[in-house]
Amino acid sequence: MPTGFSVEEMQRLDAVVDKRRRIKQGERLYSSGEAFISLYAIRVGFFKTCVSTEDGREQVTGFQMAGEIIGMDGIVSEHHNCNAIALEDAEVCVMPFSDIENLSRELPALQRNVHKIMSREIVRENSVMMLLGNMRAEERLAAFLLNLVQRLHARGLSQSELVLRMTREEIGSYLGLKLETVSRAFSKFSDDGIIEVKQRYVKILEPDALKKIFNPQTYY
Amino acid sequence: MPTGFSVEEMQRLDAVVDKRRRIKQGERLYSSGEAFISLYAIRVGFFKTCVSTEDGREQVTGFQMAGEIIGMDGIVSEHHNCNAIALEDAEVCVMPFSDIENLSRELPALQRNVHKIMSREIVRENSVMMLLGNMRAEERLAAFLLNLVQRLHARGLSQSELVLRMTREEIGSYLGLKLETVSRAFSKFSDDGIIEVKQRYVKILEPDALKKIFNPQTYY
DNA sequence: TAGGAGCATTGATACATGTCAAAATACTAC
DNA sequence: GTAGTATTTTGACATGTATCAATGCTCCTA
Repeated sequence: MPTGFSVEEMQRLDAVVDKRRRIKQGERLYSSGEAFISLYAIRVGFFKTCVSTEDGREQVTGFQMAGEIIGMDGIVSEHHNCNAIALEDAEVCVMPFSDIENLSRELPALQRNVHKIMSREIVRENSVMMLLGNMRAEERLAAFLLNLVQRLHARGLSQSELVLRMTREEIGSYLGLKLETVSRAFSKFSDDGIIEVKQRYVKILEPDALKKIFNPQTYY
Repeated sequence: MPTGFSVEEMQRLDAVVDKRRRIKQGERLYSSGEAFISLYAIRVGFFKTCVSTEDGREQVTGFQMAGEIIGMDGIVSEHHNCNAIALEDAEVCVMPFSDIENLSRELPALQRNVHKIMSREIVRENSVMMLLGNMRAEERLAAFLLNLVQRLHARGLSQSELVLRMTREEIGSYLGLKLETVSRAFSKFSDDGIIEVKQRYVKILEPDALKKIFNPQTYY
């Protein structure tokens, strides 16, 4: 959240993010088709969002962690367009969107922030489209791992070690790959000494090698 | 644009969309890295937006037609994150984003509209991710054609005939396919009597067959 | 401590799409 | 009109990922 608010403004902001909700691992924060009321700020925990076709195919559209905002898919039609599922026990701030809209009319910094959050999501999805449309399995996984550690590092965690909150299948769904392909790519990186993998635990030994896989050009 | 504005409000809205800009076929409305100032409402013409990697791979992230708004990728970082290129001679309304923000603080209907437009883009990109991650070549092309005619039809054009504004390569880039694969899928549909194709001209003979390809489940 | 469920790894093979190449067609400019 | 260029189509073949199947590893529960 941006700074530069007065005490009174901060109090009004606090009122918007007043309500909390806990979601257990595996449960849904919201489901596709459900009426859209609020955005959610993740306080603790880890989520995936996914859409599915009528014939049962599922696409993970994102993984979200503490400090990120989800639910913006619901604004356009007043109904959510995807499912948000907790990958570990989680807690969110419930932020009624009408309150956000009301308050952001009076607080330009909040208004700007809302716009930026939505724009950031559009830009993120653009890069996922690049991944899915142009990159090969190992490039996708390298990009995925680099993105994850970068976000974790921004939250004060290690920039070389992480514990995945999602299964190989969920990673595969996000990256447009089958779980076996994801597993093989992990093994390949491990064989090449780029990472150390033990189930969900991953340690990045050679970040530069990962970056090189993700974007070979940079290193020529 | 939503209705329900007073005469005075309409005048203020008109002032925001006052400035016009013409872009010739092949030219850029904006480029990646360029400072973000305005959103653009397409008045006439057809655009593609695309991102590219440092090693020269390009991903078309969308095709936009008259009545649609582009440029929202630039809000988050104050710089555009993709290129917008005219696929035919075009004209846009230049809408300075600071004006939009100022006015939308006073006009809740405008504010809501801005939010919906951005949310719609997020939802659209979700479906593209589904296409790219889960569907096969013919399903992708079927979805693409159905989406195009649906949008054209909403603008008063035919729901069965269209002239493509983009090359096979651009369609392929959007759909995560090579141009030859796109061409073969067109030929297949044509052989099956589902569409009639002659270069850029496409006539949909069996819309239900297309829908069935896009989503087999619905028809079982 | 044993049994079971879920998840991950690995191997063999199949298949969809990519790649390379050539020809056909349409468009542009002189 | 004609030459030249861009685009599209089609074929033959290569390849990356999916599929199918078996095994192994963890964690949970009783």
